[in-house]
Amino acid sequence: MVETDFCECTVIHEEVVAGVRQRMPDEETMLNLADLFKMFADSTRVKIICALLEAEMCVCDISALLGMTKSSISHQLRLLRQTKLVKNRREGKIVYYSL
Amino acid sequence: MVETDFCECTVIHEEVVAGVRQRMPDEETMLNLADLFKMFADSTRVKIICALLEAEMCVCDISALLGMTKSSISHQLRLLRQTKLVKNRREGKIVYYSL
DNA sequence: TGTACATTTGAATATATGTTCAACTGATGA
DNA sequence: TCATCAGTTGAACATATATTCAAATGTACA
Repeated sequence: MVETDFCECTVIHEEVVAGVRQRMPDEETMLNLADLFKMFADSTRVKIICALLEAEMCVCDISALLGMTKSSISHQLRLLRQTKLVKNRREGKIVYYSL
Repeated sequence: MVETDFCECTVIHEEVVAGVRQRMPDEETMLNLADLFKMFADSTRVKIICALLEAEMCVCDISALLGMTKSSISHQLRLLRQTKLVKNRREGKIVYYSL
């Protein structure tokens, strides 16, 4: 029972693995892809996006719509802004968000 | 400085919010959507899917390909199986996975 | 029956991430 | 200038989730 459990053990189909390795997208591409999907992997963010799909709204509106604090909405909007999924424009005290 | 920070404060554009609420997908749909995206939101799972896009492979192969333990690969494959994103077939001791 | 090996599983651990809280910024207008 | 309000921010907290570790399954085969 000398179980190392590491993959150096036995590569069963070396040729297959080698071929797949060649044809797979490079590491960075796959990391970026996962990061993009992360943005849609939270229900609050999905809701925000669905909402902005219908109309431009301010933080207070979204907050009321989803029944969540302005703070948490603002945090999520920041993430969405960082990945360029939403944009904003200021009009006096009010900041309007849209896709 | 009586800051409640809750959205009962002021709904600035009531009509807009009411309209958006009507037209948005229902809660459950959006939760399911987020759950689906969660599966693609981890780089290990993205790599597994990219690999299986190229060829059917066993756990040991994937483990060697990605340089990770068979255990962690198996855990991720279980999640992908639960959401029907991959399927498996047993051939003797070896379990082959594919999309 | 017993050993070897591919895979699975559950518990423990570590880390990432969402929400809350309190304080702060910036704009309005009294 | 000061009070008010929309929004932002950072730290603290709670929770979700990925990986590791050790042990268990299940199959083949001697």
